[in-house]
Amino acid sequence: MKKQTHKRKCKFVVLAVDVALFTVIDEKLHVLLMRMQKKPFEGFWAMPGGLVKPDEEPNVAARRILKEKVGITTAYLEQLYTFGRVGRDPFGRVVSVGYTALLPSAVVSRGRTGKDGDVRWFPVAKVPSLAYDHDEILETGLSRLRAKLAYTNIVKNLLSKEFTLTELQRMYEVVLGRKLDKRNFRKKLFARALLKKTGKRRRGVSNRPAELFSFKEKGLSIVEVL
Amino acid sequence: MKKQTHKRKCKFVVLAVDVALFTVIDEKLHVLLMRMQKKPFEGFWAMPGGLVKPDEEPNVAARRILKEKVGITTAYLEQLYTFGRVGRDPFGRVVSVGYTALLPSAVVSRGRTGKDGDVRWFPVAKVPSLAYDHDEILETGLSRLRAKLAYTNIVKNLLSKEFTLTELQRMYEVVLGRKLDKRNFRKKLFARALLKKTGKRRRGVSNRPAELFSFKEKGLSIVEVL
DNA sequence: GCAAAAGTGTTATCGCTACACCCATGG
DNA sequence: CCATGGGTGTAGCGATAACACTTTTGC
Repeated sequence: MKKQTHKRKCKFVVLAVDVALFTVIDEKLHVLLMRMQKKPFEGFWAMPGGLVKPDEEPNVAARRILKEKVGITTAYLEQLYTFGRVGRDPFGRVVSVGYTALLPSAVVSRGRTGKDGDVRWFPVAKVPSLAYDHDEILETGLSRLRAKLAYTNIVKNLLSKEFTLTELQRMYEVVLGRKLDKRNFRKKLFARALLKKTGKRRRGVSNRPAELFSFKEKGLSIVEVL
Repeated sequence: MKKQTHKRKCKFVVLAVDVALFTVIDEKLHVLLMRMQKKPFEGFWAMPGGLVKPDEEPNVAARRILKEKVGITTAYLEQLYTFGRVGRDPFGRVVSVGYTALLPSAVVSRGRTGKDGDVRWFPVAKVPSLAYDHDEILETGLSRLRAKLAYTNIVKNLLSKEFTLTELQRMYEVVLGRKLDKRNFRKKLFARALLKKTGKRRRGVSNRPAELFSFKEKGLSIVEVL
């Protein structure tokens, strides 16, 4: 006796992933959106997402989606929250594991993205109303990113390997949306000993060249930063 | 959980929930475990869990599991993390949304739990090796709970509505695993103005009766507590 | 009156905030 | 030599940590 009735495609919930991919462009935080082709969301924007394959782990699925849909393979990826409201997807019963992804500004140009295409970077302040529950996912991702700035070194994933102290500070200011004091900012960073000098300098600017630093820790570490 | 025979019947991943239910008993943090009946985990302990129904939201599923399997309906519930390692469940491809649940010690006796049954409270320090990836889920739940003590009023969900300051402090000490200073602890609580007096006292003890307090905020609020 | 937990302030230290001027380079 | 951002220290203040004795009750 089998109970598996086939009046629906599948007796269980379908699992998907959605990725909120952030970067900083022109000193503004941006999120990557794609224009939907299918009804009922035709013309709406949404974050990249897709179904999880049967033998695929959700984080691997998120990586794959980023690669297939946006051509990006190097983003930092972190699970955010699982969104399961009934009715969040009009196509069926889909529960989605949301991810946050971060990309250094320098990498942005390499992706398969253009100004006028169906894949586009939006300043987070100017994001239109999104398909599915992607407004909620984006909002959740933003708060988490902001919260984690203060107690981890997550900001490293928005910068190239080497950066000046001003660039680092600017990154905090852009994401948090407020100014920081230059001297206090540096004092704290050095007190925590998070950075190391590279010995190099940022040349070719018409002012005093800034020292370049990098993070000591390779991975994400939990340290009170702000 | 589902049998192996169904493994390939469904094109997609199967979704489940697992709940790490905590309470404090005898000044020790405990977690609720159930003894498994089926191979290959026969005899192993696991946290309560089960499949998410097609039109059920994961948090509703978690509530239902707690009710059906443990007879508990009042726990505070919070999504923890989604665990999707391939092979985490030998019965098939199951991804599980993990939840943390908290219960005031006072409620514990009312649940369908006994000392020797198949449902039992374990001190977290004495939890055996668990079925599935439940070791990992438990560990994740514990860290989150400890972290949230410091910056939310989540501790309220481990206490009855009215409590003495010493009981509150003991709760922090038990979960964090370290002693706190009585005077400093009270000073901070009053500075944050999180509590209100009830006017009542804890009677029937052979010492000076303590004042009873309750939290001002009904729900969870984000406040630096420690 | 004795055992047991409740309740209560002060001091020293540390970390945070606010704030302004000289320096090195490119053009 | 000028414009531009880079780099540096200190003083005041608020928060934290350490610490011990008196009070109130039940028995």
